[in-house]
Order: sequence, then structure tokens, then C-alpha cells
Amino acid sequence: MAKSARTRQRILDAAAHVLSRKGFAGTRLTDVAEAAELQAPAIYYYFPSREDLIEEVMWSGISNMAEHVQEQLDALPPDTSSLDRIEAAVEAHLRYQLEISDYTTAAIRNAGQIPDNIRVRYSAEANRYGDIWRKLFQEAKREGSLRSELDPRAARMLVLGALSWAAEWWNPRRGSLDQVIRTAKSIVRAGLSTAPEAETAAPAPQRTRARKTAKAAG
Amino acid sequence: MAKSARTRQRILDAAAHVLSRKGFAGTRLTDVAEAAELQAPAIYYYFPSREDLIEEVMWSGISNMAEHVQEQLDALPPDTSSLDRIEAAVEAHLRYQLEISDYTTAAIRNAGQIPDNIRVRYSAEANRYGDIWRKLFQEAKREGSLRSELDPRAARMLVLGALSWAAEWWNPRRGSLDQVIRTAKSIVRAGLSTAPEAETAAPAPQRTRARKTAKAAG
DNA sequence: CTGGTTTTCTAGCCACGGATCAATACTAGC
DNA sequence: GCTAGTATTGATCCGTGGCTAGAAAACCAG
Repeated sequence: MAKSARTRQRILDAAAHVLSRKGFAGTRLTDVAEAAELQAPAIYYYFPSREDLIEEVMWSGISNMAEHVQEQLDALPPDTSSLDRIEAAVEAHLRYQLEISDYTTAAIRNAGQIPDNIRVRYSAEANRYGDIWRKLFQEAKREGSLRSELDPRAARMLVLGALSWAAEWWNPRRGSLDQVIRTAKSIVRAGLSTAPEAETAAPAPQRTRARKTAKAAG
Repeated sequence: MAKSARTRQRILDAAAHVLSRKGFAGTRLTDVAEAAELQAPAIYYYFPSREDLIEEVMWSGISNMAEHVQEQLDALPPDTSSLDRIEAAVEAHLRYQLEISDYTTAAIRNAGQIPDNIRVRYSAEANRYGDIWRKLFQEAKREGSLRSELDPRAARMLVLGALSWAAEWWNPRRGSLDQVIRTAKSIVRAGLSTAPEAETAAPAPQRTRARKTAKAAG
């Protein structure tokens, strides 16, 4: 009984991997099968169709990301400032995207290329994730931490874009992840904040790096 | 003689359009032909193969972008500060990407999915564009305008990511382009700058918005 | 071993897309 | 109207990939 679930997961992982670098239309079941170490028709024992498989990859990618980020936010002390919360979300997003999962990469790269029927469910989940950030920015605005000349929606999407795009260029051999995270946090805080950054270069309390729940998808 | 060139251009435009929303593997010659209003085999009169066509779309997308941005930078007065130059590049990039061309969107979305043989030429051109930004950031660093805790490469790529990603979410009906540009400039400047932003909310001399050379691809 | 269930494989149908090529317009100059 | 070169099409070949069916294998009681 457990074996079945493991095989299914292997197929999903393989599909995420292929999807992330070949694109929606370029994802062949034979490639997925090869990566999962079985024959292509075996996939049909676990998924009704190619599209269903891909849909689940896309869906679970963004869904797990949302869960992960939300988890990290919930772990913060309740009196954390809105900008600190945004920083924590930046770190959670980058860490998950770059260190853990093919899924988010697959989702992000193919969001614009999937056919409508798949997009429906995906968009719903993407919106749920977007809500997390929308809320973060609303809080910041309400607290007066967001500079007034910024359009909140544009600012939010620009930040999310900077993070999402990191999967395209980040390479573990060219600079550490921590370095990227530190830079991203710094830019985002300074980029959004009204305050002239009192604690400038001070390392700042690392309380945002909560715990290391390296929870693999599934 | 002019007709031939026009048909060729029509095919290129169509290919850019299809490529940007169907992805590399999903780009069918029949779809391109339909958008270009001719029959698929006619494409082979102008391009030796499907891959050559796609390669030219990718290549020219990033190439025109580089040219456009460089042009705008060259139009700035020689004493322009490095941060003002970066702001100008931000505006040039966004304006070109969002207002003018399917090509850049196609290039950006498919950069991670094209096969190696196409990627070679594309990467060369992408590097050329990257150089423009690398230089901008180096200048800023040399001038001492870049905060010291920022990793220059990470900072540069995060900014470029924020801009590139804009094509994924920006919609002319949901907020004006000028609004997005203003927000992006503001975030980038404040995000990178050492100075505590003296001219805060003041509209600031609009000398970065150079002229409106709406030069279409080709 | 045996019988039954779960899982995987072999074989193959079918549709589609890239590519080729001969045939056909269209356009100019005569 | 003929001809030469340009531009476009329709018919077709070939390879490939999603998917199905049914057999084979692996697994697991007893």
C-alpha cells in the first residue's frame, strides 16, 4: 500500500523535473517515465491522463509554496512588524523555491503556457498564494510602513517577480543562498519602507529564520 | 522586393506571438502560419527550418531590447548620476517590454526551455544585454551609491527579475504603465541606494524620461 | 506452490506536426 | 499572350507521442 504511494510520488517528482525544463508542450510521458524509472504506460495506472498529471504538478507546486510561507509567517511572534514579516516571507519563498523544489519552478515557468482547462485550478491556488502577500502589503500600508508613492499592487508584483525569477539565474556554485536572501531582504525592506533604515548595516536579529522544516512535497 | 521583406516580418511577428504564449515545444508552424495569414509550407520559403525561425525570434527579442535600452542611456546627459541612469534603464526596459514587443516576452518566457543549439546564440545576446546592467551596477558601486551589504550580482538579477516578470502580470486595464514604472523606479532606487532618499516624495526632475522613439522591431 | 490481486510491460492504433516537392498562381518585362 | 522569376499551395511522407488493451510479472496470502 505504501509502495503504490511512493511510485506515484516518483512520477510526480519526475514530471515536475521534466516540466520545469521542457515546458508544458515539451513534456513527453516517455521522458517522465525515464526519470521515474518505469515505462510510460505505467503512468496511466496512477493518473488518468497526461494533463491530469501536469495539472497536479502545477497545483501542488504553488500550493506547497503557500503552505510553507504561511507556516513560517505563523511561527513569527505576534508583535512582529509588517516589514519584518515581509522579510520573513521573502526568505521563506526563496529558500523553498531554490533549495527544495522542482515544483515551484515548473509552476512558475509554465504558468503562462498551460491551456485554459488546467489554468483554472492553478490560478485558484496561485490567487490563494497571492492573498498571503496581498495581506502582508495591506498590513504594511496600514502601519504606514509603505511609501506613499508606491502602487501597492505593482510593488507587490515587482517583489514577487524578483523572487520568482531567482530560479532562472541562481546557481549554488555562484554565490551562496544566504547571500542572495540577505540581498533580497535588504532591497525589499529599503525599497518599500518609509523609514530611512535606522539599523542600516547592522546584521539585525535573525529571528526570521525560524526552523528548518525541510518538508518534501507530499 | 519590399513585399518579400514584409511577408518575412509578418511571419516573425506571428512566431513571436505564438511562441510567447505556447512555449517552444508548443509553437506549431500551422499556428504561426494562421497568425501570419498564409499556409504553413510558405514559411519554408523564408526560413530554412522551424528552429531557425524560433531562434531568430529569441535572438532579435533580446537584441532589440538591448539596443533600445542602450539608446535611452546614451541619450542621457553625461553627468547623470549612476542611480538616475539605473532608473532610466528601468523605465526603458519596462516601456519596451510592456508597450511594444511580443519578442521580449517570447524570449523571456522560453529562455529556460529552448534546446541547447538555439540557446548558444541566444545566451550570447542575453549576455550582451546583461553587460549593460552589469556596467550600470559597477558604476553605482564605484560611485558609492550601492549599499555595501548588497551582493552586486544578486541585486542586479533581482532587479532584472522584477522587471522581466512584469510581462506576466501587467495588464493595461489594471493600472497604467506609468504607474508601474514610477513604482519600479522608486523601489529600485530606494532598494539600492545608500542615501536616505533626500527628495522623497517630490516628483523629481523628469529628465530620465528621454524621448519617445517607438521604434518597432525590424 | 497456488490463486488472486496489484503493478508493470509489450505491442500497436491513431492523430498530429515538421518537412519536402511538384504544381500552381502572381507579377514584370517583352 | 509568353516567359522568367517570385511567392504560395496541396498532397504526402515520416517520425513521434498520447493512449489502450491485454499479457506478463511481481507481490502476497495461505
